[in-house]
Amino acid sequence: MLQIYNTLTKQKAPFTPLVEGRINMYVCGITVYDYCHIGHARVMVCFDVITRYLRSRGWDVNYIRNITDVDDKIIKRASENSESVEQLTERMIDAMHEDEDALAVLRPSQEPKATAHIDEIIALISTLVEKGFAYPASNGDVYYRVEKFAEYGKLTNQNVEELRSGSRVEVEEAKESPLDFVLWKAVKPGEVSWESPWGAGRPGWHIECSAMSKCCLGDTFDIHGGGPDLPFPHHENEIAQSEAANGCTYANYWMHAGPVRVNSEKMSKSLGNFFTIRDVLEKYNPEVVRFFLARVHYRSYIDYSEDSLKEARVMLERFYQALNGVAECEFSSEDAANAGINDFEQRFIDAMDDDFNTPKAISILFEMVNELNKFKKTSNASAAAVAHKIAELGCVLGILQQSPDAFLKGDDKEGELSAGDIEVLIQQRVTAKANKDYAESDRIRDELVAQGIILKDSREGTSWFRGS
RNA sequence: GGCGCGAUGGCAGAGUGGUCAUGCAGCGGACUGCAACUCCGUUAACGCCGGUUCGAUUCCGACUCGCGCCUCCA
Repeated sequence: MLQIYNTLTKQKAPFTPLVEGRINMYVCGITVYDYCHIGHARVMVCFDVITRYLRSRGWDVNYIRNITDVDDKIIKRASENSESVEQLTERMIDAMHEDEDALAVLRPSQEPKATAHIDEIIALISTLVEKGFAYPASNGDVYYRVEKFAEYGKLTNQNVEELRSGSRVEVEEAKESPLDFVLWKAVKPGEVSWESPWGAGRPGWHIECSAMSKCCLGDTFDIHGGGPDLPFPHHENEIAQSEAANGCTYANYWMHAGPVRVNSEKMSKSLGNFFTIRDVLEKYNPEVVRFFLARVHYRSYIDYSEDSLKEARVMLERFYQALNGVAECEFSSEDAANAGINDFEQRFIDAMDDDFNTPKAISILFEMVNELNKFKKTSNASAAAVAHKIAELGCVLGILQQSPDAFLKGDDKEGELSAGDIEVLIQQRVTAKANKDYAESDRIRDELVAQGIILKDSREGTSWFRGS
């Protein structure tokens, strides 16, 4: 039984879909004015794992993740770069897709862009104005009338009185109340704009998600997800807009990924302490980065550091060392059953059904590794069966899909010994060993270790891998 | 100030009202020329104070400390 923690109710609850077997999920995506950072990567990987798992269990998942391609920051950056808004956003969308591909993040079912849904946005604002939940102001903007929506604050337990007294928002003269937020921004000179009943302008941030989710998934859908800083105000405002306009529940389950920290501080644009995905991929294997993100529960914070990336690397090495050298071997379902596969798989499913408990699921994979290592000495069929299942369950997490050799040996990089160089040195060492010249053979091994190359002697000969 | 979250062995990180998390590191063995890989065995933890209970790391309350949101941010 799938259980999901719901931010709205602050507890885990059994998941019940609106339509049997189908899951409609909307996740807030990226504002494309810069390269994605590792915090974005966390949200991408988190909902990718969730989608992969749900699909592996037979759910028909319709996963929508929007792209915000017009807003203040985009306009500012494009102007700084002396390029058009479209040029900037197209570049950043391409870069985002490259980053995702590297991290083995599957594309969402749809990636709607705000600028492609201006009509729907205007229609939604019109409805809100008609129903009295929004008003055009003297400055040309259209605002949402927060105090008109009785349930405002229900996602994050805010009460309007407290919000008003603690308000840090700059007071805009044209607003009826400082809590009101903008739905439509009047155009300023030189900015991109669209015509509307309230004059030329562009959508505010929150309204695009209400409009696009309605367009792609309808008035009510199953799961709404996003990053750790979105519950307030963004998701609170989405609820206010959509529920006021549509007159029904917006999303049944709210899921939020935890933050990425650097030196115990949140990684964020405003603090400037962020690492882009492409920066990190310069130094680490993409699978290591993905595993670093997937190995902690999705709601917990995660600390970014050299050590934690290295630890992820070491853990993956254990998986690939085990998968390495498993004899290609036919195995029957009986072999698999005897190897205990069914029990492991069920425990993996139980872990993932419990609010996507990836750390627990991974611990079960490690138990399987231990069995595999033992079977490698005793039974080819059992070993093959376990190895096959480890890879299959790994695929659900988006890991362990490379050949062990490819992961362990890595690609030849500039400044590092090539595979060819290494083979030559190994041959020299084999000769030295044959002559019992251990001083020489150890010298060669030390030389390789200094380059990060670890040797492994076995009955079949010497193999090597790039250590961490 | 308002609303939330967290505190687990040397580190990372799950979980549970009373017998194993898991990975790394450590220790003792096996294997090895010596290592590495692997295997066998093993050490070691539940912030503080009360309460409930036969029994609490796990439930309840207070406290201390840390963190997030309340301003654009995943």
